[in-house]
Amino acid sequence: MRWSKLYLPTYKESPSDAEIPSHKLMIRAGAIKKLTSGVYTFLPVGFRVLRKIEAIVREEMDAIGSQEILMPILHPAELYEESGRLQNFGPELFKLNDRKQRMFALGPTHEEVVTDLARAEMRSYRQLPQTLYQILTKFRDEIRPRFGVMRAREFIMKDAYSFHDSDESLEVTYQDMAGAYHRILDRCGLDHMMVEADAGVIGGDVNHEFIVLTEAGESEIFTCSCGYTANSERAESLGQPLSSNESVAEGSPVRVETPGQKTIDEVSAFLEADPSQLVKTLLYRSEGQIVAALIPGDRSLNEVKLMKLLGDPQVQTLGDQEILDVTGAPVGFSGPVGLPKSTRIIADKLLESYEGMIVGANENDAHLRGVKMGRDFVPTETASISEAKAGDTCPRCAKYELVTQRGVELGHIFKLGKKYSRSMNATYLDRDGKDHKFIMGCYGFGVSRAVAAAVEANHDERGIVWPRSITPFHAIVLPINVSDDHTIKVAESIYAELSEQGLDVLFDDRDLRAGFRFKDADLIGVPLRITLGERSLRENKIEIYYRGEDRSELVDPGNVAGLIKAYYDEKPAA
RNA sequence: CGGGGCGUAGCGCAGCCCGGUUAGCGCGCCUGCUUCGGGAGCAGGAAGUCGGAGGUUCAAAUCCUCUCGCCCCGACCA
Repeated sequence: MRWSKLYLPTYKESPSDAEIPSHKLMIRAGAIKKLTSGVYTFLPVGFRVLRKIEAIVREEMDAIGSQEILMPILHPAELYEESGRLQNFGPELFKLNDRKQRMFALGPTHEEVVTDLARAEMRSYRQLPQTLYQILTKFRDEIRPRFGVMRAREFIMKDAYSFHDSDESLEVTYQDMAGAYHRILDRCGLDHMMVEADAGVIGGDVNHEFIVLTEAGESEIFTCSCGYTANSERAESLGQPLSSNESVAEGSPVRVETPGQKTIDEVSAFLEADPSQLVKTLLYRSEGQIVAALIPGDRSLNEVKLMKLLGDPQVQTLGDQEILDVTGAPVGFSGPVGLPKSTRIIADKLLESYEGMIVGANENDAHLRGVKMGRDFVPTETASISEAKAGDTCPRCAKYELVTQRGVELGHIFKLGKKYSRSMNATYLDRDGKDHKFIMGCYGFGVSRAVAAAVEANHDERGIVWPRSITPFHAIVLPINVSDDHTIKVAESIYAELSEQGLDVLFDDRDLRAGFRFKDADLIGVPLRITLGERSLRENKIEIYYRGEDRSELVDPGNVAGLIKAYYDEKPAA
């Protein structure tokens, strides 16, 4: 490919709406171009990377016996009514009507469609197990698209679905998939981790996420040296020893004036108490009922856990006015003592070890000290609803402390069980001619997100450094002086030689200053640059520059192809 | 959904508060000359419905109303 013919717009400046390195660099390197919020065009460079990742995914899927199909993007809404996800998926589901006002959805994933396919086409246990996959564009009306293709509304995903007649069979495929995902990420040169996760709107019991470790990742994961790994939505914890313990007030709680002290920080400073001794009372509405969630003041609520506990994905926080109506006090002074009787009070498990606690008084500018759970208020139930924190005791081994890392979720695999086959009545006949619901699994991998994650994990201040397995070009041939006949002649022959070997080579034939072109080459992240300068050519030497190592060497023209071949035959550095 | 910010040339921005020349600047783009191994210099040039609609005014990028879009923060402050 000759650069002069390639559509590759590079920019010196980042667009103002880009925040994280991968987004900035992908725009600057001409890999993607935004059409509208959360919707991107892949330009030639970005598309090449996407294609390479797709190819790796296909190879690994095919290798475990998964078969590629292509399902529609446009789905009739009735399927989602059947599965119940028309409600549960909520506003994230893109809905639209046809001219007859029939409702459709743009596929966010394909559980319904594939289950519909299976119930029509898979009739016998003899056909099982069966695994199907596809790579295509998905739509989710994200509440807040951001970070370029990292969190987009339209994105490319590989999704696979498996059908089984036993849990054992599902387990085999599940493990095959986990293995394939590890290999895919290894081959893409991405450092990653498999963690326990929450199943969200997909459903099912067992599920794991594949997280690529990067600073700017949106996922927080917890790990323990005992081997426990989980994401923040899922992670349990045994908390930490309390540094202090509020003493229980004699008889009944003590009311203290806390004028204008609303936040945990303010109240704890004002009362000279440790934030852990305060208890947050978070008010929610779930199916018409008011829910008060109590958690330690130094922790955050895990809304996913709360939703699961309530069995209601639509849990809503109360507004300021509603809080005033329910508690009789403005935001900042809510507490569990004296709430309306109909309130469902859920206390975090960690509160069980508390003696006394400090809570809002449900009265403006006042808190209660020395409150004892069980005496001053009785929770409807206790459950683990707070988020784990770094330093908490591991829930698995109860010995070591949890450590947090950030990352990007690229893969998510689920044992769905019969969730969809039951709601959609998808059955097969067993050996005895009896009906059974399919046991299913589903396995997603964010292909377009993987491009961004690869950049996020592989860049420096000058630009992208593509992992060698997914680089848009294996090498860039850069003749310094494009009007020097000898330079061009040698460059052309090297370009031809490499191309013949099946390598993707970019030939920078532009009549521009060397510095400018070096900057461009660094920016777009081609791992190897073959530089031909008049001076070194006079001594019959050509420079190979290793982008990732910021190192160059002078070699004989005859050795260039061999060295490059060798570079790409090495195992990709993980 | 709540709060805030921003829409001015392909990109990044100034001008707006306090209305009044042909609406500027940097990058990029085009032409020429010089330069030519780390985002060159000089000279000349093209390019803008000032997001859209309505209003106020002799006069609107600037003031008012509505609207669309984009971005950030929040939605665990309690």
